[in-house]
Parts: sequence; structure tokens; C-alpha cells
Amino acid sequence: MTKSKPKFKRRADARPDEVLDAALRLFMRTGFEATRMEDIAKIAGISKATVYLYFPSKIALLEGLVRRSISPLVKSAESAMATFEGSALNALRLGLQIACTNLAEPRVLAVPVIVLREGNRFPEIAKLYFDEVLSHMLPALMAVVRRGIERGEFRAVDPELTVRNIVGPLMFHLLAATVFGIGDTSPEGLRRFLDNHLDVLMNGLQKGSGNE
Amino acid sequence: MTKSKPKFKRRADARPDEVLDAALRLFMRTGFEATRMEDIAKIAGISKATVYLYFPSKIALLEGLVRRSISPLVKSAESAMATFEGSALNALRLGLQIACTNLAEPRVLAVPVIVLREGNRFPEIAKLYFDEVLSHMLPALMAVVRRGIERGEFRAVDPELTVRNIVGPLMFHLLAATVFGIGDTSPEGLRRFLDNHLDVLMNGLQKGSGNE
Amino acid sequence: MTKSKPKFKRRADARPDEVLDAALRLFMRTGFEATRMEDIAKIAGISKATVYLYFPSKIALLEGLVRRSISPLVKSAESAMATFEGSALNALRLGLQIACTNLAEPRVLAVPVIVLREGNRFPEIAKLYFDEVLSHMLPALMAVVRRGIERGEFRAVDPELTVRNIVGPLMFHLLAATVFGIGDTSPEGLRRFLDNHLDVLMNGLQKGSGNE
Amino acid sequence: MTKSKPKFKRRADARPDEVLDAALRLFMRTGFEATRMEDIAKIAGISKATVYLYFPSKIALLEGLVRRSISPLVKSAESAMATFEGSALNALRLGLQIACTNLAEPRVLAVPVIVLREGNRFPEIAKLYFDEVLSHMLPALMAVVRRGIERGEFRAVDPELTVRNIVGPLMFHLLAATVFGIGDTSPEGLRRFLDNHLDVLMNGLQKGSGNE
DNA sequence: AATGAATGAGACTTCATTCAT
DNA sequence: CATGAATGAAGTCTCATTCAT
Repeated sequence: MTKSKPKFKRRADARPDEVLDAALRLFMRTGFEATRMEDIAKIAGISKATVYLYFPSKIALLEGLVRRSISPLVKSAESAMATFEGSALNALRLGLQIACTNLAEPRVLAVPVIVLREGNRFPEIAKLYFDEVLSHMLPALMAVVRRGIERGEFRAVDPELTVRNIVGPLMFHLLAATVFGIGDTSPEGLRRFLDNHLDVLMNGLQKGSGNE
Repeated sequence: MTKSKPKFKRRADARPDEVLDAALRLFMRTGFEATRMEDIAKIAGISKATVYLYFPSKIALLEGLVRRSISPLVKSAESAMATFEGSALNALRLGLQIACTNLAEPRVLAVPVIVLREGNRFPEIAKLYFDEVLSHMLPALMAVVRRGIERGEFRAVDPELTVRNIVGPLMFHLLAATVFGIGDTSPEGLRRFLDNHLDVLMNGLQKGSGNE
Repeated sequence: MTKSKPKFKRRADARPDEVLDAALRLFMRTGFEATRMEDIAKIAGISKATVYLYFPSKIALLEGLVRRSISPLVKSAESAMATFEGSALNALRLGLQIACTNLAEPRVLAVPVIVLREGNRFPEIAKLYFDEVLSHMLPALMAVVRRGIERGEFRAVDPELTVRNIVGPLMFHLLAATVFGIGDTSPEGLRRFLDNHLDVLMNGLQKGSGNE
Repeated sequence: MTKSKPKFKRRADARPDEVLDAALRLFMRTGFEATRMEDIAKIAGISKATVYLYFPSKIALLEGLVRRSISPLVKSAESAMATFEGSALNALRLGLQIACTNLAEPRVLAVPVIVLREGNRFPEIAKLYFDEVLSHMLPALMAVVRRGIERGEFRAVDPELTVRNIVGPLMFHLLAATVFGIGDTSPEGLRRFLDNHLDVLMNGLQKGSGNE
């Protein structure tokens, strides 16, 4: 009542998100094991014990992080690509552009990176991410490739394996920057990367190859 | 024969390698932080204290692992690619084949995966790996691409960015298998992946594109 | 009443002092190195980890002990002796009496003894004790001697060296009792020691010496 | 046989002494507990295991150190003082001079200092030193005082307590130098200390006190 | 709702000591 | 005699988690 400084009356509902933000930053920077609950709490601006009001354990934070990242975006992206009216090429271009733009944001990139790192140790986390994200995205991409082939746009490549050629280069680009600090991840750098990626992806390396 | 239980065995030569093997297995399976020295020792068949006879600390094991993986192979591969007489295409094919064969072995794949995981937390390790491996391999690949362009084999792509198209798909293939258990990493599966990868890489997706 | 076993007690105020008391007892009995944190905790009635809530390390306990012993008493004693109105003889007598009374208490004696023991290994501790205690007390005693000389009470001895004759015998008396269990450190025994000490100190051993 | 470099064929009988010398240095510098057997061995120029050929345990080194320091000197000094023909004053002067000269040597000072430090933890060591050294020296000094009184040289002080006035100042002088680095322990400094000590001890502080 | 206080369980590391050559 | 190799037992310190206010 007579609380001297109620400030803005903390938005209690924003709390879990703030905690997840803090966890994200530290899991990314230090890894799951080496991150201390106390530090997460400190960054979130609350006490260690309070974290436990929102998340029952440290691993629950990791799970919460993955769940939060499964935004409606994923599913919308999935259906968007599936129902995309234009050429398969443009679908791919669009999808990669969106992915690039989003993943350039460290916050967004963090979750897949963390899952990649800790997935071996916490198979449930890996499974969760796979079920909710990859098992939607990869088939969606495969579908685009398949459509491209059916429409006569693309050559008759193996759609499942070709997904690696679509996603792998982006993954490499971002991981190399994250871990080794090499490569240019500025918006401009990403654009240049993407241009080259799509060029190589679509036209191949070989001069005058035509196809076949 | 009647040596019932020799309390102390003596095998100083093989020891460090055995310890590293044990560490590799556990770091890969559980991550660096979550791996206990005691478990490493147990797998290596020695006592916890004995590990410290060969490596002064846990982090030294990680470093030792990286150093051991920097075999002469790396540098020889580098110069091999540089001096490869045939076409750039064949150089790439050969390089990727060798990489695939080696990395299919979990032991070999483990080190880069571990570095990828823990590099953020231990920048010295990341730097070591980068300096000793990546800073040789990536330029070697770039040189091949550049040579292909000069020789008129390849189109005028950006060599540095194109390296991502060469390595990224392989990386994706192996990581996806490691973390999510998807994809086929049997020798046969790898061959199929590689065939498709090289096909896409060389000829692109687009039908009848020729180039440009 | 029905509080069967409160797992957690809450008494943050008294804690640090209780921990220091426990540490004092054990450092005195067993020495710094041989004292285990666990035992300190047990004597303080808390868990090992709780000790670390108040002191970041074992050496911090030692430092805390020394700091706590630097009570205002020390400085007040210093100024008391400096401004003592009566004869230098009485100042010395008074000072030694106070010292004796205090040091007879094992708690009080312990800190200087511990510093004497561990000072070599932890020079910072030695320096701390010296700066805060000895560098005040020794000059104060020297000043008393000097005043005695100036007032014509004392012979023209070397004040700095004579401090050894004032303090040394007391030190010997207490250390001998502590380490070898010889000598009488009861209040009565201390009184007898002090009487003899002051007698010898003031009048010397030699019969009919007068002085000079 | 064909050992390439037999050097001087190690004098096997000097070994234990070299080990004790090494132990002395380290016990003095670092304390008993914090001194590692390995370091003792290294200083002695042999391997850790070899130390155990000569001393069955670490504590045996401490005991060996104390035993070695109980040279015939002690007993001869004892009887020397007992049978000293001259004045009691000269006996004391002589005894203190010898003590000063010897104890100025760090090697010699070290044993009593170590015993003082570790005596509480190892009562057997304290007892050994007491039985073999102090129980001879202190009574010898008391006897000198007693003789001085009987011969009419000294006033009728308490011999047992007065021993503290004889030995304490020297102890203080040396310990202060060892632990706090204060005071002058050069031969010249010791001489000055001793002059002042004997002056105060014999004639007291008080001017014109005469005695009584 | 929030937190300061407390702790059990464990991790890394050290070291006196022992074995087998 | 000498020692390199090995280890059991321990010690310091950490941290996720819980309690009581």
C-alpha cells in the first residue's frame, strides 16, 4: 500500500519473456551448462528465486526458448511457400530472403544455434525443435523444389538432398560468423551473399554447362 | 597369466591418445561442460588423477583434441588441392570426396562439431581451429574456384562466398544427421548426397539455364 | 514450539561473526592449511556452502579474522598511551597489564599467533596485521620509552630495540604456554609473571648496579 | 656398467641430509602442510619416490629435521653454561652471543620457528623439541640465574620467570624480522641489539634505581 | 509475487603415498 | 638404489534448487 515507489507497476505478464530473453543471451554466449541461473536472473532484473516462479527448472528455460521461437511465422511461412503462386525460383528467393533477414537478427539466430549445440545432450529439445520447425520447413522446401521440377523450371534433382544445397550455405555463412567471426553479416553483406548463393544455386558453377 | 590384478599398469605412450579418445566421445555425446573428468578417466580405463598426469586441466583436453586433429593431412590436402593438375571441377570433386569419407568417421567429424559448439565459450579454441584448419582450407577452396574461373571452367562467381555453397551443404548434411538423426550417412547415402551436391553445384537447379 | 526441524534458519546478522569464531578456533588448533572448510561450517552450525555466502574463500576468512581483531581498542590504546599523563613507568605498567589481561583470553591471543604462523606464506596478511596493529603499537611503545628518557625517568637506551625487551618476554610467556604447555597463564600466574617482568625490566638483574 | 655419465657417484650417505635441507627450506617458506613432497624432491635433486627411501612419510621429515637440530651443541652448551667458571653475567652474555650468532643463520633459526608454527598440530613434534632442547636450555639458564643470585651478583628475582626476560627479546627480534621483515638482523644489527638487550637486562630501565 | 538465505550434491583439482621396473 | 607411473582420498569451491518470510 504505502510502497514508496511503485514505479510503473511491473507488467507481470511480460516477466517470462524477459527471463527468456536473458536466458537466450546467456545460453548463446556461454552455453547451457555454463550459464548460471543467477546471471539470468540478474539480467532479467529479478532475483534468482523469482525465476522459479515462472520456470520450474533450468532445462524448462531451454524448452521455453524453443517453444517461444515457434511463432505462427513458421507455419505461415510453410503455407505461404506451399501456396505461392509464382515460379519456384521466386518462392525460393523469397523464402531465403525472409530467412536471411530474420536470422540476421541475433535473437532469432540464437535458438537454432543453441538447439544445434545442446541437441545431443537433450534429445527432447532436439525432437521438439525438429517436430515444430524442421519437420515443417524442410518438407516445405522440398515441395517447392518438387513443384519446380514438375513445372519444368528445375532439373530433375533429388528434392530431399537438394534442400541441403539450399539451406546449407546460409547455415555455413551464419555459423562461421558466429563462431569464428568471419564473413560479413551486415544487411549489405547478407544481400551479397544471397545474390551469389542464388546465382550459384540456380545456374551452377560450370560455364556453358547448360544442363544435363 | 597369473597377473591377477596389477594395480598399476604402465603404458605411458598410448595413454594421452586414449584419454583424448575418451574425451572426444564424451564431449561429443554430452558437451564439454557436462562431461565429468571422472567419466573420461573411466572410459580411458584409468583413474581420475591419472588424466591429470597427461593433461593439466579439462580445457587442456579440448585443446589437445583440436591439436591432435590438425594432422599433417590438413596441410597436405591444402597443397594437394593447390597443385592439382586436372580440372577445377575434378579438384572440387576429389576434395569433397575425401572430406566426405573422412568426416563420415564419427571420430573425425567430432572435432569440428565440438569446436562449433564450444567455440563461443572458448575463443582461444575457436581461434586455434581457425588458424590451423580453416585458414588453410577455405583459401585452398577459394583458390580452386579462382583457378576454375581463370581457366574458363567456372563462371565468374565470388570465390569467397561460393565456398559456402561448396562446404555448407556437406555441413548441413552431417550436422542434421548428428543432431536430429535425419539423413543417410552410410557410405552409400553419402555417395548419393555427394552426387546430387556436385550436380547441383556444377549445373545449378534451373533447367535450360545455360548460364547468365 | 512445533517447529520440528526448520531446514533453513535465518540469522544473517550474527553469521559472519560465528563463522569467524569457528575459523579462529580451528586455525589456532590445526593451522590454516590443515583446517577444512567443512569443519569450520560444522562448528558454526551451518553448511559448507553457507560459509561461502559470507566469505568468498578460505583465505578471506583469515583476512576477516585479522580485520576483525583490529578493533578500535588498538587505536584507542595507542592514543591512550600517547596521552597518558603519569610517569612513563606507569604507562608501561598499564599497557602491559591491559595487554596481559586481553591476551590471556585465548580468542584474543589467537589472531597474533595465527599471523605469526602463517605470515610467511601470506605476506598480504602479515602486511595487513603489521600496518593496522604493529605499526601503531610499536611506535606507541617507543614513544613511551622516549618520553621516559626525556623526563629523566629512564636511562638513555635505544627505544626501538628496547621495545623488544618490553614485549618479547610477554610473547615468550604466552607462546611457550600455547605451544609447549609450559608456564602458568592463569590470571594469578600472569600477575606473577608481570610483576617479575616489570621488576627486571625496570631494575635490571644486577645487584647494586645502580645504573651506568 | 656402460652408464655414460656416472658423474661423481652420488654420495649416498649425504642424501638424507640434502633432503632435510630441502624440506627445511620449504617448510620455512611455505609451512608444513602447503609444502609438497615433489618440491622437496626437486630441490634435493632426486625424484619424489626416492624421498621415501630415506623418510617413510612427510611427517617423518619434520621429525628428522627436529632430531637433526639437536646437535651435541645443545648438550655441550648446557653443560658449558652449567660449569662456566666466570660470573653469571658473563655466562649469560656468552650464551646469548652464541645463540645470536647461531640463530642469525636462517638454517638454524628455521627449526625452532617451524616447531613454533606446527607444534600445536603435531604435539609429538612439540614434545620432542621440548624434551631434547627446551627442557635442557631453560633449566640451564635458570641455573645461571640462580647461581647469579647465590653469588650475590643478581637480585633475588624469580629464575623461572626471568628466563622469559632473557630469551623473549631475542625471540621477538628474530621473529619480527622473519615474519614482518622489520629490524636489523645483520651481524652488526644483532650486535647492537644484543648490547642494548644486555644493558637493559642487567641494569634495567630506571634511572638511578639502584636496586631494591 | 518476490526474495534473501540456505544447502546437498557434485565438479575439478591436488597430493602423499605406493607399485613395478 | 632410483624412479616414472599411477591412484585413493580428500579439499575447495560452485550451483541448481528450495524454504520461510
